[in-house]
Amino acid sequence: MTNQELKLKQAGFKITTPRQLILEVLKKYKTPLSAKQIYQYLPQIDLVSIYRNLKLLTNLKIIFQEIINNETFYYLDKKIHHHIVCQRCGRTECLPCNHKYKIKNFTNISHQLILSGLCNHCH
Amino acid sequence: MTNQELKLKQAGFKITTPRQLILEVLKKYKTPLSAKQIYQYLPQIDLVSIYRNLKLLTNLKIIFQEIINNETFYYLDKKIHHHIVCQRCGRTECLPCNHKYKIKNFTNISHQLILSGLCNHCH
DNA sequence: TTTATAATTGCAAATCATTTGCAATTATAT
DNA sequence: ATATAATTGCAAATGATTTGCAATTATAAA
Repeated sequence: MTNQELKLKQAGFKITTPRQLILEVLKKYKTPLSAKQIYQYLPQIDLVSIYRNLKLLTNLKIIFQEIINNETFYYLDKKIHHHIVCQRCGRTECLPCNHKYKIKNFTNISHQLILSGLCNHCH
Repeated sequence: MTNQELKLKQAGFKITTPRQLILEVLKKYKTPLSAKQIYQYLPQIDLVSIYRNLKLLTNLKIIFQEIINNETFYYLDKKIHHHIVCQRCGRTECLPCNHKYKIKNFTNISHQLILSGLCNHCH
């Protein structure tokens, strides 16, 4: 049983084929993927189930999400990383700390920092 | 003629009632507002026109936008500022530099930095 | 190792933010 | 004043995501 499957089980959820496949895809492609993208790799699984499972896995902190240009992307390994997005075509590049030079491919740069957490009320 | 109206005119666009009212609302409320929120203040104006004008004004850099939780908010004064969003209820607080202490109301904090600009291809 | 049951799935339809097409209206240059 | 292109409002489309519900399936207990 994988580490992720263990977490699922410990939280009292079933280890189902869709869940296993979604995790495998995220593991294989290593990059943040949208529900639609995962669906393209797994057309056997209903898109709705993909959405539901991505939400569950996110709640359990088995996977993590980031929202870019009104679409949510999911990834397995939580490491803080940043992006630069083209305002016109939406092209996105990851900016791992050791690739900062990539910012030279862009002009007209602005930025937005979103911190998220749980407010007192929800905690 | 206001500063914003001047920019519109200089860019060759008409100064229309919807545009004036949208700018007035953004000026009055000072905080980033979504199209829907602006529509609540201006029910006389079609929501579609609000969307179209917000896009135009953004393109002309008369107003600026930021995307939080899959919804776009617009504001008049470009000053870089940051937010913290509750992962559960979506409650959002602005974090102007002089109010950093507000972060104490949140736990479980993670962050995401989005830089945007124009890539070489689109420039 | 069956079986009961609650969790999960797939499908259809709903929802929410945003966009598009088009005919009617309006701001502006002449 | 008026011609004309830009803009509006309305209806309908789109794209991401969610919800309801009946059918299926993983799992724990017999």
